[in-house]
Amino acid sequence: MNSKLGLLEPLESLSMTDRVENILREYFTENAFKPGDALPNELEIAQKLNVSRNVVREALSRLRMLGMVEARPRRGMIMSQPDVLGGIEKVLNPFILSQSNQQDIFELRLILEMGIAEFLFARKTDKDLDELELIVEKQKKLPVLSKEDEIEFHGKLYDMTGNETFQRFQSLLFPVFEHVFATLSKQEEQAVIADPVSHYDLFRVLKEGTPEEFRQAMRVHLSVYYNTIK
Amino acid sequence: MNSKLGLLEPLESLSMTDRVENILREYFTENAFKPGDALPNELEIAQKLNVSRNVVREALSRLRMLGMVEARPRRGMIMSQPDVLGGIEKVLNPFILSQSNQQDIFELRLILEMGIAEFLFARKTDKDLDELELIVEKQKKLPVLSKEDEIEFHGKLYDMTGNETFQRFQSLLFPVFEHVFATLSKQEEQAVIADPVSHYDLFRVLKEGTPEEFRQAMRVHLSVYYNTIK
DNA sequence: CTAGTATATTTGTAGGACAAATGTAAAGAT
DNA sequence: ATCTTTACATTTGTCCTACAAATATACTAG
Repeated sequence: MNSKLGLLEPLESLSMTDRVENILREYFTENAFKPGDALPNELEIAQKLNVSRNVVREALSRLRMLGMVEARPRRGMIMSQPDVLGGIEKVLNPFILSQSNQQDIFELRLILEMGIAEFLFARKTDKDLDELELIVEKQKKLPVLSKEDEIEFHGKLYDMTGNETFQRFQSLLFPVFEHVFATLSKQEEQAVIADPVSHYDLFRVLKEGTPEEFRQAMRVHLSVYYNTIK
Repeated sequence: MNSKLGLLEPLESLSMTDRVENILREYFTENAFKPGDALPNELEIAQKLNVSRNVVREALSRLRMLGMVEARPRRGMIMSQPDVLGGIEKVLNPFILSQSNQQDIFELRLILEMGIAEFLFARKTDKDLDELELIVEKQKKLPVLSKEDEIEFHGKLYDMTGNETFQRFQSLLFPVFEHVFATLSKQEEQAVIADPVSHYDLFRVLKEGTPEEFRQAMRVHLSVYYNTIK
C-alpha cells in the first residue's frame, strides 16, 4: 500500500482570499482594464462577491504588491502598470530557495550571459566602449579580480544592452549565482587558474570583432562556471 | 519654474501593511528562517509590532501568495519554499504591461533562445533527439508553420535543457513575445520570407554539430525577430 | 456667479466576535 | 498502570462594526 501515493496531488482547497484574488485578476483581463482605469470600490466588490471586505482587502493587498492596482486613499483604486520583476525580487533569497531552484538560476544566468551578444553589437556606442575601456584598463593592473570587479564589468555589459528589465533581472539573479558558485567552490577545491579570456579580451572583441567571436570568447571566459555543469 | 521637477521622486509614504511586509521579510532572513520552521502566530506579531491583526494578515497574505509562508489552519504558520516564478506569472499579461516592458520581454526571450546552446549539447540524449526528429519530420511536410508548431519545436528544446525554472520562464514569456511580434508585423507589413534555417536544419546541427554552429544557425533562424531590433 | 461651507465618499486601520479543527491535558474506565 | 473518552486551549479564516482623514461634490450665502 501507499505505492505511488506521492504522485497524487492534494485537492487544492483555496481560501476565499485566494479565490477572490483569482476572480479579480480574471475580471480585470476579461473586461480589458487598462492602467488608469477606475476600479469598483472595496465594498461594492465585497457585496457582489458576497464576501467580507476583509477578504477583498487581502486579495487587493496582493495585487497592490504586484503593482497591478494602485489605491489612492479616499479617492478609490485604479489599475496600474505592474512591476514585472517586483514579485520575483522579494523571493530571490538563496537561503529560502530550494537547491534545485538555485541551480536553475545559476544556469539561467549563464544562459543570459551567452545570449546578449547580438544586442551588445546592435547597441554599443563609442561612449559605452570608452567607459568599458576605463574599466578593463583598471582591472588589467590588478593581480586578481574581486566580486565587485566582476559586477562592474558585467554590469556595464548589461547596461549596454539597453534593456532595463534584463538589467534588473540580472542584478537580481547575481546573489543567487554567487551563492551557488561559492558553495560549489568550497566542495570542489579547484585550483583558480588564470582566466584564458580576460575582461580585456572581451572588450577588444566587442570593439572590433563580431557577435560570433564575442560569444565564443564569452564561452571561454565563463568556462570556470560551465565546468560545474551536469 | 517647475524645471526638472519631474526628476524628484515622491517620498514614499508606506502603509502599515507595506511596512509590516518589509519588516517580516527582514525578520525571516535576519533570523535565518528555513522552510519548515514555525512562525509566531498572527496575534503575537500584531502585538509586538503594535498594529492590528488586519494589517498583519494583509502582509502575510502577500507572503503567502509568493509561497514564502504557508498557513495551516488551526496549526499555525510555517516557512515554505517560495515559487520563484509565481509572482511574475500573475503579472505577465500583455494588456497590462507597458510598451517598454513588453519590448524588454520580447528581447529577453531572444537572449534566452541564443543562450541555451551549451546546455542543449551538454544534456541532449538519444531519446530527446528521437523525439525532436519526429517533430521536425512532421513539420517538414507542412507548407507553413503555425504558432503551435513553433511552440512544439522550441518547447522541446527548452525541455532538453533540463532546467525546469527556465522552461517555465520561457512559457510565461511566450505570450508577451507573440503579442509584441504580432503588433510589429501588423505595422511593418513585411513579406514573410521562407526560413533560411528551418527547424529541421537546427535539429541536424544539434545532432551532429557543435554549440558554436548551433548558435550561428539559431541566430539566422531568429533573424525575422532580430531584424525588428533597434 | 463666486466664495465659502457642509456632506458624501472611500481607503486605512483598529478591534471584537465566532466557527472549525487540531493538539493537549484531564478525567474516567478497565 | 494503561487505554479511552472528554474537555479545553489554540489558531487561522471569515465576518462585522466603527472611525479618522482627505478628497470630490453639492449646497448655501453673499
